[in-house]
Amino acid sequence: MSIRGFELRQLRYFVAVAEEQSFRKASERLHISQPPLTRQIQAMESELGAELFMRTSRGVELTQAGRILFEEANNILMLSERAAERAILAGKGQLGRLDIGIFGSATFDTIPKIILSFRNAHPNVKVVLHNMTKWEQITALRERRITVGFNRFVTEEADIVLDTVYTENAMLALHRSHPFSRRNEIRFKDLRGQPLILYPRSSRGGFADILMSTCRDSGFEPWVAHEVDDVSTSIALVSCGFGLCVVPESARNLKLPGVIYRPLTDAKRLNIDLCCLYRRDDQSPLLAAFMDIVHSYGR
Amino acid sequence: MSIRGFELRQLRYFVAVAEEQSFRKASERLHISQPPLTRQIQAMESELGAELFMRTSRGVELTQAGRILFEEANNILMLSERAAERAILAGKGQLGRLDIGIFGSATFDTIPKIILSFRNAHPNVKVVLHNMTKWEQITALRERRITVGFNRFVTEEADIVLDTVYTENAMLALHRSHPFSRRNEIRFKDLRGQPLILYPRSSRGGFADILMSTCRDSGFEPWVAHEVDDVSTSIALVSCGFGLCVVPESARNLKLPGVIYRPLTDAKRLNIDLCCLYRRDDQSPLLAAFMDIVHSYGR
DNA sequence: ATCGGCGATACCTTTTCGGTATATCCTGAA
DNA sequence: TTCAGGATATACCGAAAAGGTATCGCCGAT
Repeated sequence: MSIRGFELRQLRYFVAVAEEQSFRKASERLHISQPPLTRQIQAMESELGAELFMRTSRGVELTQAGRILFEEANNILMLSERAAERAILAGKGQLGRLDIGIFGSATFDTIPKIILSFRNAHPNVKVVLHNMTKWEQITALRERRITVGFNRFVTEEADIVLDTVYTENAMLALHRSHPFSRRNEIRFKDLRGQPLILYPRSSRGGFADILMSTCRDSGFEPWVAHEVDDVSTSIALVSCGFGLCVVPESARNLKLPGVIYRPLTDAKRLNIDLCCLYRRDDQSPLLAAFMDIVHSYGR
Repeated sequence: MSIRGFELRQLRYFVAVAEEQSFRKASERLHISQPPLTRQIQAMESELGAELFMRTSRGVELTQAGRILFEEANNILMLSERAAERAILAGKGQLGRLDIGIFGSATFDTIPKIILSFRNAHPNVKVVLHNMTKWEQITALRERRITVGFNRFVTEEADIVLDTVYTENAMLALHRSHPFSRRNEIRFKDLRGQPLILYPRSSRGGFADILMSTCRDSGFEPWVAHEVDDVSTSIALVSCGFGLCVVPESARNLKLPGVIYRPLTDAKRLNIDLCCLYRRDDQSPLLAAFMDIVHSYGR
């Protein structure tokens, strides 16, 4: 007469009795003795207010109520097994959802490769990409909206781990008609007096600032022809002949009309690092699995 | 490290903690104290080999594994409630499947009405009709292939209950061109010397035998023009002018060209009873519910 | 009539579950 | 730094539930 419902053990017992059509055989299958089985079934019947089995001289047979419950019980037991299996998988980082913050200029080469590799290794994990700026990523990490972010030139934060994934060389994007296109070797100081396109415009401490201070370290003030928001736009401007643009190597995948790429031979001090960002206290197995993949990429 | 899976109680506890995001609040909602909750969740976690909650200073938060289990658990709990409800319904005869054996000549009036009425009262019961002869019905009842049968002139069987549902008058089916069609009153003995169509041909002790012995009781030997299997065929023969046919009243619903029906005014001794047949030991609530409907029909 | 197989019951043992008290950890404030 | 407050975890105990053994009662087959 209690209000609480069944227990799965009772459903397991019930299914065993229904399938064996015998309390005794079912008790052997369940490795218990027969009386507890009788008692559990009786408890279920009194809770339902209906008989589940017709006791005959040769064993038992399902009633209508029993037949209905039998269908439901099989389904429920199957689902409960699946639930445990899926939870275990999720605990190993092989199932679930991974929200990743990405940004412009690494979207064209490294990040797709990493994500592709991760999806092959963990096909049951749903990967969701969010395009967001550096600071949006930090905020989203703190608010648990993303689990991991990709960015460059990230300032240290106490609760965020920075993990350098990949260091790229700087390259110069220029129009085919520019005189530099015929030179074998372009050095950083050659940029003096050249119209430069800088990005990103908005955030301080980003690539644009690094580039400008590197220019000054090389002994000249850069001629900033344009400032734009992202690498795609800046390459588009290069394509129209607005000037030169220093980009990470991976930007070469952006092929626009007239745009060619040349190595900057002495740009070693310009470290263009791709970093992974994640919460220092994040113990998620999905993050660990993802970082494993990422590190297997660290050249 | 045990092999056995979850219990529903654990899933209920888990869902409460996940929804309240707090062991304490969940314990209040479940009307138990907090330590048992902690222990049950720990048991689940150790069984899964994965944490389900991240314990923070302000409460708890689901891990990936927890999120997966949460979805599954809600589904399973919902299904287990439904299972109990459906079993209870089935126990009351309001859910399930009812296999009914029917036969030819009552199919046209009484049986459809009864079944319609039953389906209105028990919309969740699936009614399956099986057209079978008297003896097929008896066998099918014994083998549990049907729960109830309809028939006429059924011989007593020890394990089968006969329940007379409805008593019909006998009528005479004849062709419009027959001389009787102009008479106001046709009496049984008027059938002397008339070509009669009898059915069913196959089974002994059926309507045909009853009719013949009734003729002999009235002092004449019937002229058996034809014997056919069922009432539909016999009416078809009447329609073609092969002769006369004594039928139950409900056969009037069979309208064929040229066939008219006339009362047999002194046929009272020809009881055409429609019987329900079911197993004497059948305690099924569906049968009880069906017989309730049937009896509410017994004029 | 008797025997054997089945489920039900009585009674006892073992396990599990829930409650109380307390420990431990973390955070926020003085 | 310390302390208070609120959170979960642990230790220990009593209560409830589950399982085991022995036995009963019933029914059908021999």
